[in-house]
Amino acid sequence: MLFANYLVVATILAKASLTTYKVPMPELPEVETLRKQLAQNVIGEAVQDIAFFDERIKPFVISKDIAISAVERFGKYLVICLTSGEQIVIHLRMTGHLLLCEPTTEFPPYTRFAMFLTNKTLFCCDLRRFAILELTAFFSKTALIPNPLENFDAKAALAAASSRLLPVKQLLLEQGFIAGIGNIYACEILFAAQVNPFRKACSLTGREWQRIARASLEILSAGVESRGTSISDWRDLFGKKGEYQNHLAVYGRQQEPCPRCSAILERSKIGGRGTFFCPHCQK
DNA sequence: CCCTATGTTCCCAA
DNA sequence: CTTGGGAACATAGG
Repeated sequence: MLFANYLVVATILAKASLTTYKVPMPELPEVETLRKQLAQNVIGEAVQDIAFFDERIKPFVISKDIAISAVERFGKYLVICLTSGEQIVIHLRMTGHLLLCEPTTEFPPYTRFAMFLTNKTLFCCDLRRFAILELTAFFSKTALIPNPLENFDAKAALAAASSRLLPVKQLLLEQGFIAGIGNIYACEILFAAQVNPFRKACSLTGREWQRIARASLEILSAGVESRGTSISDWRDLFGKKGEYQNHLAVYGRQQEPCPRCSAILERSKIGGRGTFFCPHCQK
C-alpha cells in the first residue's frame, strides 16, 4: 500500500514539473562529485526503507538494521556499500541523477528509486530511464581498468592502441580502455593535448599519449574541483549547478576563435557524437 | 517532419 | 576470436 501511494505522488509531480525539467548527463567529474557529497553526508546513516517506481529496475530487499558504510566510484559507476556487505551499484547513463533531500512527501520529477534514511531521503531520478541500479554481493566491474585520475599509463595506452584503427576520440570513450571519460571531457582532453580527434588511435606516438594522459588528469581533476559541468543543467546531490561549463575550451564553441591559436573552432561528428576541436592547432 | 542530447549494449558484417 | 558501424533503448527540446 505504501509503495502504491508513493507511485501516484511521483507520477503526478512528474507531469506537473515537465516544463521546468532539465537533463543532467554525468561523466567522471560529475559522478565523483556525487560520491564525495554522499560520502560526507550519508555514511553511517541507517537505511529505514527503499522503494521502486520503475519496472525497468529489478526490485530488491535489504536486511533490517543496516547502514551505509562507504561510497565508491569506478569509472562512471557509483557504489553504495552497506554494513551487511551488500552493495548498491548505480550507473546514471544519460539522464539519471541523485538528490539528497530533507524528509518530504513530495517526490522530484521522474523519481525511479528512493532510499529513506533516518533524517534524509536519497532519490534516484531518470527521465529517459537508461540508468541502472542494482543490488550485488560484490562489485568489481571496472576495478581493474585504468583510472584517468590515478593510473592512465601512456606506455600501456600506446600498446593497447597499436591495433586500433578507429579515431582516438572513440577509443578515449571506450570504458574498457580508460574508465570515466565521456564526450565533453574527451573533446577538452584532446584539445589540451593538441591531438586531432580524428587521428587513428594506432597512429599516436608515445609522446602524444603522454600528453593525453597528463591532460586527462588535469582536466578531470579540474572538473571535480568545479563540481562538474552544467550545460544542459547537470546538478549535484543538493540540486546545485557545477562550474566547469565556465572553463570549457572547445565543447559547444564551434565557430568561435580557438583560445590557443585563434583559428575558428569546428564541430563535426565521430561515432555519432558531437565533436568539437581546433582544426589548426590539434595535429 | 527533421535534428540534437555529458551513455551503454546489442546485433551484424567483415 | 576481434574490430567497427549502426540501431536501439526513452524522452524532451529546438
